[in-house]
Amino acid sequence: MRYDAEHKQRTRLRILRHAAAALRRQGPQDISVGSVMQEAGLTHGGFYAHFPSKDALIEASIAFMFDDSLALWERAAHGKPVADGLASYIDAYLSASHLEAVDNGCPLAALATEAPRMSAMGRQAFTAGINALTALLQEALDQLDAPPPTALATSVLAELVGALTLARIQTDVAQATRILETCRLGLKRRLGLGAAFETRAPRSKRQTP
Amino acid sequence: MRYDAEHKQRTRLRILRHAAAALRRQGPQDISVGSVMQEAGLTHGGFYAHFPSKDALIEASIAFMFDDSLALWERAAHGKPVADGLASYIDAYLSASHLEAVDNGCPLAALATEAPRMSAMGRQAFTAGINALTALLQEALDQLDAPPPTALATSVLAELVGALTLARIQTDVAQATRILETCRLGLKRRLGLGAAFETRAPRSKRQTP
DNA sequence: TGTACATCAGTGAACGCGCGTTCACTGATGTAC
DNA sequence: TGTACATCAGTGAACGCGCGTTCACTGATGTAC
Repeated sequence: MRYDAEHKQRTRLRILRHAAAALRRQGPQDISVGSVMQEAGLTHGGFYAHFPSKDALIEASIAFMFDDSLALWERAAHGKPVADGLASYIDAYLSASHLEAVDNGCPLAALATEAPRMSAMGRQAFTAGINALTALLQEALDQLDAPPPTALATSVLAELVGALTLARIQTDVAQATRILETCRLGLKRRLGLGAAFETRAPRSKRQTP
Repeated sequence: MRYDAEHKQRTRLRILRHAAAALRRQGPQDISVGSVMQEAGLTHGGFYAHFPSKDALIEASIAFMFDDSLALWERAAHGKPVADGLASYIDAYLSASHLEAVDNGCPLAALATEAPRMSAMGRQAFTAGINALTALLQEALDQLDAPPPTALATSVLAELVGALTLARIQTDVAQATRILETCRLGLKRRLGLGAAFETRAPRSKRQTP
């Protein structure tokens, strides 16, 4: 079984992808090396050719997961006026599909309370992700026509994460939807994204980068 | 070893108290029946005289934990004018001591992302806790001199939980403190608790119940 | 061109360990007589 | 009053199981000669 030069790298990514999904779905303790490898179409023994330990897999998965969060921003905000892009991101983050898509959604809403108990490298990966998301929000906020008080980005991220997390606890979908809607409207009102309440698109001078 | 009538009940509460602390500190998977019993000064075998399973212990612990959250409200808000009480609660929730006190702090900030993966009864206990906290906030908000838009309580709770959760992920205390302070100020400004920014107490017509 | 060897991603049996749960037992004291 | 028995919270050995990790092995193919 000899493979081309990129084969091992591709296998590693396949393991990572399945681990990142399972991690958000089941949490760090409920995923097993064996089950992740099985999902990736391999046997458990081969795992240690790719990662030195289960902890290392988790650490690598976290950075991998935050890409999904940045992709959500891209999909929602790319090419739109800033205010519109920001409103779309809020809508997308607090949407019914993000509520359901635990396994490829924001790592913070899936794992935030477990992060403080992870290894130092795992926590650092989370911190880096938080910083990246905050910077994205801050940059957009700074570009608004009527920029709100500085350091608002942190507050917005906190409410986004908190709201989705609280919504996911609910067994009643209606209740969950209500939480998301309340925070969606509240955030947009708070940020002066008034026009975003309406069906029609708002106007703004600058574009997202 | 025969004991008085209340002895068993007291032992059960002692187990619950230690379980509730360990649960928030280590998470549901990292506490073991053995270690909880040892902390309570007992041996593991006796556990099943009090709880039918580890899951049942976790479910019972959650309701127990929310008492700590309600106690935080009591300590912060009791006997003060509404606006002042609300501001004090926000200060207390997003304080350095709550940041550190994972093991007897708000269950949401300690375990929220794990809740959706718990048993139905565990999730229900969380939902009940969320409802209780939301009701407490809503009641206070309704009594403010200038009541903000309805359904704001959910948004406030989301930011409180999100902010403390994000802060606890940080390894750098300064960074964590900055997150808490940002959200503390932002929330109070948002709720029109303007006077609470200053050192002196604000005025308000009504008192907390 | 043909042959022997090296390579190495992946296999699968085996290990040690901790955990949840079970269960026969203990032993101090209340109670029946 | 004295004695035998019942009670029952708590003990600690034992079980079965799943998991993380190790390791000798496989086997297809590239490479040296």
